Amino acid sequence: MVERHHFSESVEMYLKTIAEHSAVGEVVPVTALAEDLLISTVSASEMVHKLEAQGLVQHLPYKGVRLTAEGARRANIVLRRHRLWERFLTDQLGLSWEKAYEFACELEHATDEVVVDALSKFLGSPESCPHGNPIPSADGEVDPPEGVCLVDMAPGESGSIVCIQNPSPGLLQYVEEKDLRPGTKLQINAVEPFEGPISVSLGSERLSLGRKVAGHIIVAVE
Amino acid sequence: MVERHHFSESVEMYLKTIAEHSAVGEVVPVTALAEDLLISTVSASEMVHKLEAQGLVQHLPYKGVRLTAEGARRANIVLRRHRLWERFLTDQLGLSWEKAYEFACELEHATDEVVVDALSKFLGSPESCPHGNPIPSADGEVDPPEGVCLVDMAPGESGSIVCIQNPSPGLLQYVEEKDLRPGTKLQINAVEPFEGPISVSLGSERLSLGRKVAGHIIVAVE
DNA sequence: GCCTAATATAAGGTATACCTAACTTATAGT
DNA sequence: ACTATAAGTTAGGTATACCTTATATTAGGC
Repeated sequence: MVERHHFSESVEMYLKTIAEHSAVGEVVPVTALAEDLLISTVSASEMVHKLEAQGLVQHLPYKGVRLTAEGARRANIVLRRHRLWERFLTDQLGLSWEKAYEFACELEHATDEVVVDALSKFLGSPESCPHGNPIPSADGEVDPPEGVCLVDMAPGESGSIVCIQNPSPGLLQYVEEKDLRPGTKLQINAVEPFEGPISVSLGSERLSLGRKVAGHIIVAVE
Repeated sequence: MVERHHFSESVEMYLKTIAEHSAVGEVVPVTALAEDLLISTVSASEMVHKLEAQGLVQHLPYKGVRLTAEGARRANIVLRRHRLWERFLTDQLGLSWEKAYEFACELEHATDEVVVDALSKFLGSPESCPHGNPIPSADGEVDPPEGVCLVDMAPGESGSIVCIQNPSPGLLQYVEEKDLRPGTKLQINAVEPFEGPISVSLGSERLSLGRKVAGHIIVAVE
């Protein structure tokens, strides 16, 4: 008995944002939402109440928000649309990761289920977006990607990139340029203390990554 | 010096609607707009004032509205997006004319110029939508389709369908089903008086079309 | 246990794009 | 020329999703 309401673009953006953050931690501070969505904390707070009233999120005051099962399902449906459009925009139209991300954010709110499903089929039912995030099923299910965050790896460890999680346009431009893409093999050379950079090798290439960037990269350790 | 503002979905719908009507006549009554957009005449009237203030339309009181050069350009850019999406949705995703129309109406407002241009290239720079309407250029230029409206043809005349103008979802379902598509050859058998039906032959097929339907069909007379 | 910084709420406001009801004005047909 | 009807306006209202300013509450570091 899949619900068929459709939500406003705003609501979808909130749900998507919470879902993307949840992938990292668990409870998402309302402040983080406001920052991501470029709105005031007051507005974010207001909306959180509305979402709670609709049973889409659970608000833990002074802690943050968490998606309910239904909220997660709706968020995943938005993510499905987003990631399928990203595939189309990069693979078929030849746009950069950054541009594809940006434009998928617009298209995702204007896409009927019928179109998404046809698009998925057209693309050969891909299982992940260009930067490796899994594409939820039509009914809003996904398994979280398996792997370890690059910031949690120790010097000497190696593996291959699974995905770039919860990215922003700027970050995508950077990682695409540096060839940090799903499947790329890497090895940790050093982890500098005091929140310092992480030095990695990609084949013969050497890179020094900041924690901010590394925090978005998920690796399958070998 | 192409203007870069982007308009709200509402404004785009008004411009598109006026443009589609203008193709038929010239001045579009505000009432007709309200009817098409399923809003009250008061709301349509209000919006017409706003569009006039922005220099997009000219309002001739008690007559109707007409697009300015700039308004026509903006409308054509929306039509370009609409018709390219229609091509994609029918040709690549396999949707019906009716569904493609419906979903193109959503996507057209969420599509950046960069995406439209890439989409056009991807589709092989098509010159018309699935039902034959010309696709405006990126800078908002189009030549109106050449041909005569089916209602203005006389018995005995024949030709081939150029396009289905200014359609609605229901109409599209009907004409697709009846195989009234661009290129289809037809001959007028009879035109019944008192706004009666028009009898046409498509090959060995015989069809009796109402004036409402015939009014949307443009034919290149041979 | 106290206090500050983070978080939340309250109050009032803006813009967009709709609505209904009531009223006015102009056009077109007789 | 008159009048019915179509077209337009005015006034007041709704919902969404933002905003700022000000105030209250709580959690965590000391």
